[in-house]
Amino acid sequence: MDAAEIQKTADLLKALGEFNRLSLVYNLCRCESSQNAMCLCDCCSVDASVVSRHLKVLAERDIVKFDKVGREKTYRLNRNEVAAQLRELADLIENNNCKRGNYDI
Amino acid sequence: MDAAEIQKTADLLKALGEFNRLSLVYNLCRCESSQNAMCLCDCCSVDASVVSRHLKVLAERDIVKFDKVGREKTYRLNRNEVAAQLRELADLIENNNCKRGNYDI
DNA sequence: GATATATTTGCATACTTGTGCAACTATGCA
DNA sequence: TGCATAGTTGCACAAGTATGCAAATATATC
Repeated sequence: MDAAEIQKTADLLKALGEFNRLSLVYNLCRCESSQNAMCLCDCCSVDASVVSRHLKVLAERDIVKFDKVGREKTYRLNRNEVAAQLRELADLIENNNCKRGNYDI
Repeated sequence: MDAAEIQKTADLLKALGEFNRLSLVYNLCRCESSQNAMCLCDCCSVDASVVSRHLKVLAERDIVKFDKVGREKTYRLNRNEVAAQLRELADLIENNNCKRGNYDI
């Protein structure tokens, strides 16, 4: 586990670890279809510009993906990848990997 | 999923989402036995006071547990709980829970 | 072209956070 | 009692971050 990998994981966790951003993620979680930013504004009581910036952070970390449709941007959770990364971390933490030797830490 | 629960999860992720704290976690991950703070200092090149503060944050979020033995404090990962919380989040993110109805969001 | 809606960006601001250093407490040992 | 080691805390500081507002951009509609 080199510094770059640690930093990458930390960046993911940091992006998820802010109240309004996590609220957006939970909100997208409940949506089967993509949602535009205006719709997502409803879930957290902050300015639209703030939501825009939070969504940008989430997109930079590949936590959400988006399509541009006309003047709207519709966002959706990158469910599988985010879940996979969280599970990978959970596995690493739960097991004593020195003994099992499944991971190159 | 009320605000307090979102905040609690965000706090966990934020605590893990800092480079030196995550380094400490990975370091403890590799250790079968508890480690004292001085030993943990070696894994990140910061002052001992900084490590002390990071360990305090991790302990406050129940990410690590510790015992006080003489003048030493020995830390160990709260493996099962942390892993369980990460997996819970992964499950929530991966599944469309509105349709499955297994979680009260 | 004019106007409305969606989103982004610049700016200012308040707040938080990571850090090092020095001083401190607490415990162990001679 | 005196000294060494482990860990914490106060302080100062730099850097980062979340936020709101106003202005700008982009696109749709009339």
